[in-house]
Order: sequence, then C-alpha cells, then structure tokens
Amino acid sequence: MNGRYADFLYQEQEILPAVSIDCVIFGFHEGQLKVLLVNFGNTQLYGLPGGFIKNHESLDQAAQQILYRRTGIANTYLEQFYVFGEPNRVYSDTHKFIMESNGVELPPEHFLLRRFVSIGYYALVDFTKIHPNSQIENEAGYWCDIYDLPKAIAFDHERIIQKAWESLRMMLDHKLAFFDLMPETFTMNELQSLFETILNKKFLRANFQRKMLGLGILQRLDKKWGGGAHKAPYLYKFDEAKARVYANSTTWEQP
Amino acid sequence: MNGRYADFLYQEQEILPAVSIDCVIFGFHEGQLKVLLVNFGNTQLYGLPGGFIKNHESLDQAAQQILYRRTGIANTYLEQFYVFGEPNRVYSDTHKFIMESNGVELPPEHFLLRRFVSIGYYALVDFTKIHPNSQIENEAGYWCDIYDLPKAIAFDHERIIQKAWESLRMMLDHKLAFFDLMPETFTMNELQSLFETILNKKFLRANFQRKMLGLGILQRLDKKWGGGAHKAPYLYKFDEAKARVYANSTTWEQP
DNA sequence: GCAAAAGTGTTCGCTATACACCCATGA
DNA sequence: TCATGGGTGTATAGCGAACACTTTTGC
Repeated sequence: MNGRYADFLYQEQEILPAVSIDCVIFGFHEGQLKVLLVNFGNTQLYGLPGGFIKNHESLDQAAQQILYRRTGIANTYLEQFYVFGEPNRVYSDTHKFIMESNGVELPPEHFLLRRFVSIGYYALVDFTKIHPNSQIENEAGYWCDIYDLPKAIAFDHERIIQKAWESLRMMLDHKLAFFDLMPETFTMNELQSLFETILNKKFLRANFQRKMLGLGILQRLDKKWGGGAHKAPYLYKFDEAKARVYANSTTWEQP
Repeated sequence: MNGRYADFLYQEQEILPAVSIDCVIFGFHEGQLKVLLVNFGNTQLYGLPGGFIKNHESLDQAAQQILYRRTGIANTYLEQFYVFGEPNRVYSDTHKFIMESNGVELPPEHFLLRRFVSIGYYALVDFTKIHPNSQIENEAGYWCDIYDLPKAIAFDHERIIQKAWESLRMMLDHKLAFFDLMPETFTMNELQSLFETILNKKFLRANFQRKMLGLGILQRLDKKWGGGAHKAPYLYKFDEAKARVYANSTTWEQP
C-alpha cells in the first residue's frame, strides 16, 4: 500500500473540507512553455499537482506548500487565478480508481468521493532549478510542452491548464513577472522566444530588443557565448531592484 | 425570531461546506459608482450580499441565485474574481453577534462558526432597474458610493470590495462589458463619467467621444434632451449585436 | 449677446512596425 | 568568402493627447 495515498484515509480532520488547490507550474526550456504534470501512481492518468488546505494555513500558504513539496522551490511567483466548481468536475469514479490502483480502499462516505471546489494557482519557476524526475511522494513529475499535452488528463485539469495559460497571457500584458520563468542569464533571443511561445505570436527581432532594453530592467553582461557559426550574442540578466518596481506597480504593454 | 436567519440552523446538509459566495454588485447613478450593501438585521453592521452553494448548483449558478434573490435581475454580467481564504477572515464572534441579534442561538459546533472560504463575484447591473430599498429577506439593501463606504463593514468585506473594484478596472481595460452598468439610453457625458469614476481619472471630452464612436458599437438616436442652458446632447444606445463581439473576443484599450 | 455644454477639426509627438544595413564568427 | 545570426539605424503610419473652433440653447 502506497504511503502517500493511504494518508488520505486519515487527514480529513486536519483540512478544510470540500476545497482543494491545483497548481499549474509553468517552466520554459528550449523554446517550449512547459507545465509540470504528475502521473498518478500505478495508472496511465496525468494531472496537476494538488493538495488540501490545512486548518491553520491561508490559501497562499497552502499553495506554496504544494509547490515546495513538488519542486523544492520556496519563493517564486505564485498567483491564484480561478476557482473551478462544477458539481461533477471531480468524478468520484476516477478518484476511486486511482486509490484502488494504489491499494487503498476508500470507505463509501470518504471525503475524496464527495464534491470538491478547486482553487487554481499558477506558478512561474526557473526550469533549470527543478529536478522533475525525482519521484516525489511516489508520483513522478513530468514537464510537458503546453502545445502537446498528454491525452489522458484526469478530471477537468485540462481546462484548468488552459485557463491558467490564458491568465498567464493576460498577466504578461500588464505585469512584468516573466523573469521568474527565465534562468539567471539568457540571450535576447531566448527572451523573445518566451514571449512568442506564451502569446503564440511572432515579434520582430529589432523592435523586441529595443522595447526590452527600453524598460531599463536588463543588465547586459560582458560575457559572450561561443556557439554557432555566427556573431556571439550578449548575455543579459534582470536588474531585480528595478524589475520589482514594474512587477508591483506599473501597467505596461506587451512588446 | 427572524425567518431568514433561523434558516441557517437547518441548511448545512444541503450546501457545500466551508465555502460561501459574496457578491459585489456594482451600479452607476448620477456620476457615482455604487455598491449594493446589506444591513445585517437588527445591527449596525453592513456587508456584502452572500450565500452558499447548494449541492446541485455550479458556482456561477449559485452566484446568479444570490444576485436574483437580492435584485430580481436574472441575466446580467457576473464574474468570479478572487477567493478569500485567510484562516481568520470570518470572525465567529461577529457571526454569533449577528445571529443573536436576530434571536437565533447558534449551537457551539455550528458550521457558521467554523472557517470559511469565500468566492468573490462581481456583478454589473443597471441601477435604474433595481429597487434596493425593498426589504428583501429581512435585510435592507443600500446603494453606497464606493468612494464613501460606511465604516462598519463586517468581516473582510471591505477588502473584497476593493479587490472587486480593482478587477473591474482591469476588466475595463480589455473587455467591453461596461454596457451592463448603463441604462438603455444615455449621453456621451454620462458614459464618460462612468469611465472616469471607475478608473478615477479624467479624460478629454473630444478624444473620449472619438474613441467611443470609433468602436462602432454605439447607435446615435435622433432624440435630444431639453435640459439646461446649452446645446442638447444626443442620446446613445448600445448596438447589442456588435457589442457582444467585443465583449467576448477582442482586447481593446481604454480610451 | 453671453454663458455653458456639445460637437468637430487640427496639430504635435510618441511609438509600433517594417525594413535596411553593418558586425562577428565558423565552416 | 559566404552563410548565419546578432546588433543598430531609419522611415512611415497610426493613434492618443492637447487645444482650438463652431454649434445649440436658455437666460
């Protein structure tokens, strides 16, 4: 019997009933926008990393906990974006199947078989800092290209992902929080690729560069990059202090 | 003993536990952005109209129900904007006080005294179609100027209102749903006043007019207005068919 | 006629867009 | 030396901000 799943049998008293949290964890790697999915142990089903709210936790704290247990990351961009509460959005049959696949027999009136409301959070993490293949809590995590998600996604998690992506696009238009998706240093081309992938839209190299540099939050590093048969690009990093001003206050336009 | 309040004693089985809905109902009248508050019976406390989610209802349906019972309006703009879930956001003392003021003694373990998560919805309604002073369900409703809210607002409802306003401002920037706040016909000046009040920002008359007419969703009516010592303004109405295109699809910029 | 408010026209400047040109590098 | 990709310069168009001018009405 699988430890993580067996825990569900006992924790009803410690958590807020009928409410769960699902996290859409975004990362960016090699020109792809990725979402961290988990494979529910011993099944072919994929879904979002989620969890419950402990009695003493705020919603944000609970989401941070889920993120931390899953990725080891503590302080990154995390934002609530929507609540999903259709009466039949969580099929008790699916829950039953997942639990039974892990040797856990749910009592008929168990809270996992009742109706749930799920609060959606999305997180922006630095792909290079995460090790998704470690078997965290007996559920393997996989980075999936958002343009090529697996077919077998449980419950309404596919819809949650789409809504999270939509919220991410909106956010990109008037908040400047994309730096949490990038590694420490990066080329202008990589940054442009991030925007193009999220917004599914092409930009002109020259104008993108001017716009980004015009924001005044990028530091150009002297270091260059020995790579291909062409001019070496500069590396850039974010000027945290200046960037946070944008992140908190100002509205801006997409490039 | 007050009927509405007494109902709370019995309805625990019919509703989703630990989750409530609070509605921020916006209206616009005489240059003021208004919020519909209720006075909790026999107290000096004000708060948002709220309610619970019946077992068979979706979240949106539950919110529509609250709106309908409170205003008699069935199909208007209604949108979820945030979830409030601090562990101590609902003070059980306050609930106890409100109930006792209405002659209802809550049992010690009653669900109203436990922790709640509240889903915030905001609605845009046509002020002229609502009769707020009717004593709906024994709680009087009052339209309050959002720039001059009463001091005694219960729980975290003040914060919910501010967050709803913030969401409304955001929405105004890239969705075109403000027509639900306006009466059938209106002058350009009134429309400008709506924008200025919501965004707390002045616009130039000439440019505002051009921008609005440029959207192509306003029909100018021949009727004019006998009022003051000045040129009579045109009346306008929304071209619903064209407007809905904007409301659903396109991003636009504020004027 | 004058004040007040509505409607329309015009200029100025910014910036998004598109494209052109030069630079650095490895095959 | 040529192909490839990076960096910078420049011309154009469109739109928003600002302001000026005209129109209508009651006093």
